[in-house]
Amino acid sequence: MTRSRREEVVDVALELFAERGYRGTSLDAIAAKVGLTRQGVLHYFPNKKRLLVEILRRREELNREHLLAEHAGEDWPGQMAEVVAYDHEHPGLARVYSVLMAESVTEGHPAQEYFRDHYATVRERMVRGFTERWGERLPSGLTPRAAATALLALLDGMQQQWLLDREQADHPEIIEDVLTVLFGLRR
Amino acid sequence: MTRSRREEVVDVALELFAERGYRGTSLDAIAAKVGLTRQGVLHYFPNKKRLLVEILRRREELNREHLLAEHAGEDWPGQMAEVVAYDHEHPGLARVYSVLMAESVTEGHPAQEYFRDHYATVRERMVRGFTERWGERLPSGLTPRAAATALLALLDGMQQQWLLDREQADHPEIIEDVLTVLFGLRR
DNA sequence: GTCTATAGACGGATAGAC
DNA sequence: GTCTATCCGTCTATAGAC
Repeated sequence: MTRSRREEVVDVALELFAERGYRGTSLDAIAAKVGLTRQGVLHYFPNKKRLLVEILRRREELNREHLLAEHAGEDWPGQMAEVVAYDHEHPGLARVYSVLMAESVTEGHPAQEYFRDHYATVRERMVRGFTERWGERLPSGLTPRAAATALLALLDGMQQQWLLDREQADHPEIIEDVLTVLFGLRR
Repeated sequence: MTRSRREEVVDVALELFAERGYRGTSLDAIAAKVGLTRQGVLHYFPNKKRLLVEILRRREELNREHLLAEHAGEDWPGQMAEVVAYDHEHPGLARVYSVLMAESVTEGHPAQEYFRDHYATVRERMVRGFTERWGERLPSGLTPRAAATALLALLDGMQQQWLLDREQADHPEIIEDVLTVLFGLRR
């Protein structure tokens, strides 16, 4: 049993958006890689923006089990190491998020609202998790809100550095060390 | 004495690149804002890419005194607060950096090499500064290299969060708190 | 479902007049 | 120095045939 043509379009588009961004990817490029014409692609999605929405949905779907793991856990920052490892095994998923998120800060970008909402949701989830585990202050003295904000910023920034220069191989270790300090855990 | 026309083009282009990125900004849009035609702009710069190079040069120039201040200092993270404050007063400069840097991770972007080099340079400068001040380990236990990498990632990530949602007004305080922990300084 | 054909806008860039 | 005119490429999108 083979993937539907529509799914194929989504997966190829995800890949190309990850490499070249939304604005840098044409429907022609997507179509060619699937083995269709542009009009073939537009049969499944009325326009490029709708395709983008589908990409974002698809990324969340593929990441779901992974996100659920974040929810419950105990072992920080060991669990965060898992997250980083997962991203490492699925570079396309991590990359499409990073690239589209960065692109979306520009004026008139169709994914702006999505990322604003998504960011707020993820941060709130983290704040809740930290508060349940540590209360009003982490061992390091940071508030849950400051820690969540900083953690997200750190992960996004590191990912971007890595995308810019893939030579940097020691990022996972740096993340783990930094998180140990940031949370105030034993070394 | 009035700015030269050429300078005007650079400043307007910097502003538009900051808002919409390189790919999202047309020569027509720049020209219209200066009060020229597209061809008028192309009289000063042979093509769009050369204009981009000029923007990056201009940004560094405007930031120079500020960067020099980073060089010498003693007071961490008070000095970093200055950096954040400077960015806050010149949102266009901070923004054009953030937007173009993020855009440059996509395939075939003309600013890729620039940012790779610039990043490496800034990080090395930081590593040198940290090492002079603290030796092989910061008070927090992090190596100078890990601290520099994390600091840059954190600042970039925070800036991007802020660009995505300008409601977040407490970022400067969060940055200061996080840095205090990250460096291992007294609270 | 997928194609050809084509519309219609906009992109960057060049030539040449003034 | 700045313009008009123009080229050529690419883009999204639609209409209609098979």
